[in-house]
Amino acid sequence: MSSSAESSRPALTRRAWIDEARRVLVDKGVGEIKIDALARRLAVTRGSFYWHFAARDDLLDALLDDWRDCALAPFARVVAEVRGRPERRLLAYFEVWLDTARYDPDHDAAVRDWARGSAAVDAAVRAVDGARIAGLATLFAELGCSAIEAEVRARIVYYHQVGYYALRIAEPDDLRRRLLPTYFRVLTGVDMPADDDPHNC
Amino acid sequence: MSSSAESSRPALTRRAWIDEARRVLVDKGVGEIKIDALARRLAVTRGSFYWHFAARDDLLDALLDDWRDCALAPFARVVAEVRGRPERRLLAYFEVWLDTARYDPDHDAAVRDWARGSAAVDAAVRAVDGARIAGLATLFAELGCSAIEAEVRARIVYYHQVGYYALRIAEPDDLRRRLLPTYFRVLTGVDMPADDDPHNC
DNA sequence: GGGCCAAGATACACAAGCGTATGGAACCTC
DNA sequence: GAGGTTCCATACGCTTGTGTATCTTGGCCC
Repeated sequence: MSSSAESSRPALTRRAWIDEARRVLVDKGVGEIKIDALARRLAVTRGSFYWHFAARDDLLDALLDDWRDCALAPFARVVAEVRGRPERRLLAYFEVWLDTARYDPDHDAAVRDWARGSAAVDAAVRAVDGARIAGLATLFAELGCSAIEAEVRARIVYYHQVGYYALRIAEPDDLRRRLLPTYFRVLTGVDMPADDDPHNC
Repeated sequence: MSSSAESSRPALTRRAWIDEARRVLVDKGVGEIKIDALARRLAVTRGSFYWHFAARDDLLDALLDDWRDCALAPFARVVAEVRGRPERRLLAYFEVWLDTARYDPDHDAAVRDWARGSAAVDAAVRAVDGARIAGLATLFAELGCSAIEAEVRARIVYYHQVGYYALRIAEPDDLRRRLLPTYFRVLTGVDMPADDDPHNC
């Protein structure tokens, strides 16, 4: 009698379970990802879950892959695709962190928490951190920094960023944008490029 | 027949349970604090636990108070007690983070994770962060910074520090100490005071 | 040396989650 | 329209962790 009259709703996909699990991961932590609860939220029973996944760990693996993509792609795109002077490319990198469509700090934080209890997740997090720092170092090198200084500055910027989100500061978005020029100057040692920069694509 | 021949070991204290729980908190997270496991580690049964504590939450409350003390006291002492030029007082503040006897980054990190699932813990963490940043801002103000700049520099230093530990970088201690002068200069804008500074107490 | 109490042992009830085995409805396919 | 496939429901057993209720024991106090 599951739905005698309803026009039998569309079948759930594996993807739908992953998306729902990610929501729980982000706002309650990996420990709260429970199959029963997910099933209730999706209005099905656990029978469905075990159709799409072999076990809970199977879902968690998929969740980690999902994060890896979200976490790397936007930054890699900036380095690979944004043209212009080094200052502008660097600014574009900074702006990913301000863009909720490309970067979800809570997603990062949740996975970072998760990593404390799983070697595999920890390895993934370190790999992502390393890749992002390397991207920053590339941009600092373009700016004329020595290899060492580019590395140090990349780390300072990155640690600062991670710390900022780790504290879950609740600053309004426009305040952050107003402070950006100051942060940019202090953290990079050069002035922030103007918005009407001719090299802006 | 708990210990027919052994010279009946000393009775457990409430404190012993808290200390053991903190160890688990630090290296496995709050979710792994389980009464059974703690009892095994202390070589008693759960009966003992419920003698010293009303319930699991009672232990967790004690654990949070314990952290608050560890987290605030060393920094407050620097601001209140270290004498000398502002640069030296600031350096003393920095050095707390390098001193494993006064600061345990994993303890901080574990509580920060815990805060994601508990409003009370979250409030405590924010209070501690605020107090530490305020301490830094005081020192920057002594250095001659305007109120605004002192606040911004305090935040940059603090976020950077939190980020550093959030990433759980595995740098050898002597490397960190060698990099300290550079970090100090970049983050504060002034040179690090020499070790043989006459105002050193 | 009987009474008392602190400190812990033992045993039980109970709930939450996981995984598995099996049943069943809708849909396609020929 | 019989049979297979897909997707989900239902029912069960198992483990882990909590809390409670009821013994037991060693030490202290006169």
